[in-house]
Amino acid sequence: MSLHQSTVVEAALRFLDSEGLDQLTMRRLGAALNVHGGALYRHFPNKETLLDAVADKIVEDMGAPLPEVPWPDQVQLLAERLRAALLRHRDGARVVAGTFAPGANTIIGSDLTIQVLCRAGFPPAQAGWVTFSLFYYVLGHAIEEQAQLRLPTDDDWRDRTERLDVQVSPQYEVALDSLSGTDPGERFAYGLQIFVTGLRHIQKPPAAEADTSGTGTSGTEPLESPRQEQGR
Amino acid sequence: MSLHQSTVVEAALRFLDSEGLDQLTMRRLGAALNVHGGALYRHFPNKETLLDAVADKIVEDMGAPLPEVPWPDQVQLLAERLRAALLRHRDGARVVAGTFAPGANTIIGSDLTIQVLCRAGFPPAQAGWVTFSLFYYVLGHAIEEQAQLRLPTDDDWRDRTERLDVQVSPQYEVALDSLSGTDPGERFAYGLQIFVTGLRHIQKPPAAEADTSGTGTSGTEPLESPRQEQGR
DNA sequence: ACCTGAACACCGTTCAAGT
DNA sequence: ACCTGAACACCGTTCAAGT
Repeated sequence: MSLHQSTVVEAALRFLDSEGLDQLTMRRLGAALNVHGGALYRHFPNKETLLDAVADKIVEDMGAPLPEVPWPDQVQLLAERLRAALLRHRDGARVVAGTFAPGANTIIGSDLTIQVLCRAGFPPAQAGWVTFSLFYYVLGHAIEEQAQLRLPTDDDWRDRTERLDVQVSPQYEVALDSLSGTDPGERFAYGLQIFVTGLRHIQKPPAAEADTSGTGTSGTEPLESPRQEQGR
Repeated sequence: MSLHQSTVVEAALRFLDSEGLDQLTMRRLGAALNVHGGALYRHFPNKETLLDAVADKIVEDMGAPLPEVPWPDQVQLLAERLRAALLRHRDGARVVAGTFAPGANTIIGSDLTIQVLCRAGFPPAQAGWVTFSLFYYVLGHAIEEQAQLRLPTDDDWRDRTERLDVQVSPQYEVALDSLSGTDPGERFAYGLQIFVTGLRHIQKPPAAEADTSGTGTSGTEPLESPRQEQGR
């Protein structure tokens, strides 16, 4: 039974789901494949490379074609697609965050995002910065979300704060209660909307329509010449 | 020569600066203090707790009083303050990212940010979500920035992409070149400006803009970091 | 070509024993 | 009270030897 890279990656993903990243050692992953730990080094030069491959597998369908909707919706969709991919496997966000060398799927996803932004009128350089900013936001949110999945619920923030002798404001108390009480998806969408709103107004300075809240369905977006003036 | 927690934390910070997080083991940190590794367990129950203390030391002056400028500038300032704190020590961002239990200074900084946003008109719950979103952005950016500090420069993204047989768009190429070529501070400020712009438009739909200071919802509460009783 | 078995150089953590 | 010395149960990684 000779192993292939894809077999190992798939086993790692299953191991992740059932045991978590902290338990994932070369020896134990090997055992899950009925093989000694050292045998994995026939297929990957080291653990980091193996995890890089796992990370790229996690984001494998980031490059799927996008519906033809206005660019802010496309950006929103890409962010939600990434979040869904990260949450699909236990500790998925942490695995992806630990990646140093981006894999093929990561590149494809970034490229797609950059192209959406360029079509929206952003110069390529800024499109790249925006893409990474968005990536950080989604990743950070997903890491936090998955971290709270395996925290002891018997110890809430109030106990910890008291133990530290820190006086907090009443607003802080409400805010923290809301953090543990509300749907992570809702919180994610809220922050995402802020970002996309900022994006719309940076690209196209405050003019025209007043769209208070709700998903940004700004009108048609033709291909425009990349012109942008950056304040600040 | 009896050690105190603060002595250990300071030594850890110095060790971090000179050797980096990957080299920071209990044995080696002990050696830097002329002590065996096991001796550190007199002062910290485990390595994680020690690193939590280091992380909280890194963000220690997040709660300093803010100048009385419009709230978007205060938010911007807080983000830049956090970034500066994370970059002050080698791998500072990674250390803070690894923290699970927030320390006193983390709480104080969050509270201050939440208060700024509440005074700007955000409900406490949303203020909390925004604070965390901002935190993720700053942290993610800083991690990336510090990661690139110790990467081999002989291997650029173009080589890696070719090795993976991925076809990328010309915009992607420009974007990636710009990522490695431009000042990280500028990229950070750009993303931050997008976020703050979004914030302004979410809180106050495109209406009149003016009235810089004191836009409190109702009363005039003092802008202060919460007090902290001595303890440690 | 692929895996076993065993080793190397480490880890974090614990704990009797010293001082 | 604090530290030493030594151990325990692991790591990632390497590599001769087997098949």
